[in-house]
Amino acid sequence: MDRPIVFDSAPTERADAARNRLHLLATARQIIREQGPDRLTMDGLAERAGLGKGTVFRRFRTRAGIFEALLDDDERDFQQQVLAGAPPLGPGAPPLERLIAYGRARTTFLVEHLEIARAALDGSKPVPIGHRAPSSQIHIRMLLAQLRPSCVDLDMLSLQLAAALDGPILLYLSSDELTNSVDERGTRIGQAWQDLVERACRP
Amino acid sequence: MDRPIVFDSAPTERADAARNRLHLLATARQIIREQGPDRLTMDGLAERAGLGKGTVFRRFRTRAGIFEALLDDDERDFQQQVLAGAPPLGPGAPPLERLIAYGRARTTFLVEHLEIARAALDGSKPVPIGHRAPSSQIHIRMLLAQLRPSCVDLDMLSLQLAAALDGPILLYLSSDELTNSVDERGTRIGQAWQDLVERACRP
DNA sequence: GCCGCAACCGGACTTTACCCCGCTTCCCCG
DNA sequence: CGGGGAAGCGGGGTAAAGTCCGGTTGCGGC
Repeated sequence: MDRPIVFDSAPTERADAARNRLHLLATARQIIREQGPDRLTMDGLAERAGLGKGTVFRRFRTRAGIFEALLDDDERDFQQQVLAGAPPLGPGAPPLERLIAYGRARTTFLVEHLEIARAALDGSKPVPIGHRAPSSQIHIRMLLAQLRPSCVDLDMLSLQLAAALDGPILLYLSSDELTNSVDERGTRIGQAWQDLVERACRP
Repeated sequence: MDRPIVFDSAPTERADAARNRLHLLATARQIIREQGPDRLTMDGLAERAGLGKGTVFRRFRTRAGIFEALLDDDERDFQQQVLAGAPPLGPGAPPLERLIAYGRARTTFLVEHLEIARAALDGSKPVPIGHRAPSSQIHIRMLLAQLRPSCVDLDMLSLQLAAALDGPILLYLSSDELTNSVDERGTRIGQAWQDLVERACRP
């Protein structure tokens, strides 16, 4: 009756399941903080959380799924900033500026979460990657549509730009390389993003 | 004395080792052809090749290493075309045309070898990816240097373009999606590449 | 030809992601 | 409030990646 109608992507998650999910995520973060991401094992996580192995697998499907969930969690804040924060990242600024700001912000975010983001990549078992279109591409596509309404293949262009943004960080940057001068690298990538976008968006 | 001084990346590979390497690669291709890439296991490969497991691991380090070696092997032809083939892919054509032709050719190559290329990606154990700078980026960088000698950060731009080229195919294209109309998809990606490059390379 | 050494080979061993299936717990509806 | 059914839970089981080390084999010098 007084139960509000609401979009449940997983319709009605059971109370104990939700509690366990939170607990598992917290425990995972703790292990990662203490021992680094590659020391996180499914058995270890289950044991330390005081739960069974089956539970962990039911919740996250695969090992990469854990990191994916952690990243989703961290990304929520970031998304909020993009969708409803202050300009130029949030709405209100002209699209080109938003696009540039978005690239810079996402670069920062990815660099700060690099280990988890890389671990969330897996590219083998369940479905490669595109199980849901990456939010990055969606947002870029939206801004591009305002910038270049005459573009014939917005989907491909946004895909390319999303790859040009994430790819260098995720694929070609090893974690060691950024212990020294995270800032310098970040600004360099950000500058390059700005250059690329400005070129790609002129008529 | 009469031993010529030569660059051996692995100095003097023993005869039996070389023979085994070839045999292992051939056996791997056979298994992949018959049962698909995910059915290729280290044990299975060793047994079918009539060798010990230790041998397989010594040669390829990891499972992904096998696919990497297979891809290297396939890529040799492609590289040859790029370095010494007919224009516009090979030398002789103006740089912009070569760049466009390169993207189209690499798209075709990657789509044809998609399963192996994806399996060669791993992103966990030994070193992430960039253990050797990908040949794609090197070539793009070389052509860019002719096209835009005034560009401040050629390294980043070539990195971005390489990611924009490989990323959509490797990361965002699941193998199922291309059973229907490989050609159409290929031309679409090729066209998008041309658009992007032409925009990115204007002064 | 022979010797020492380094590289190679083999296969047993360990670790870990992932599966399975019987039991328990929670939710819904009457 | 109580019963039925589905979802969640537990932990033992399997397969496959990657490690180790003792035995073997090819290679360069004498």
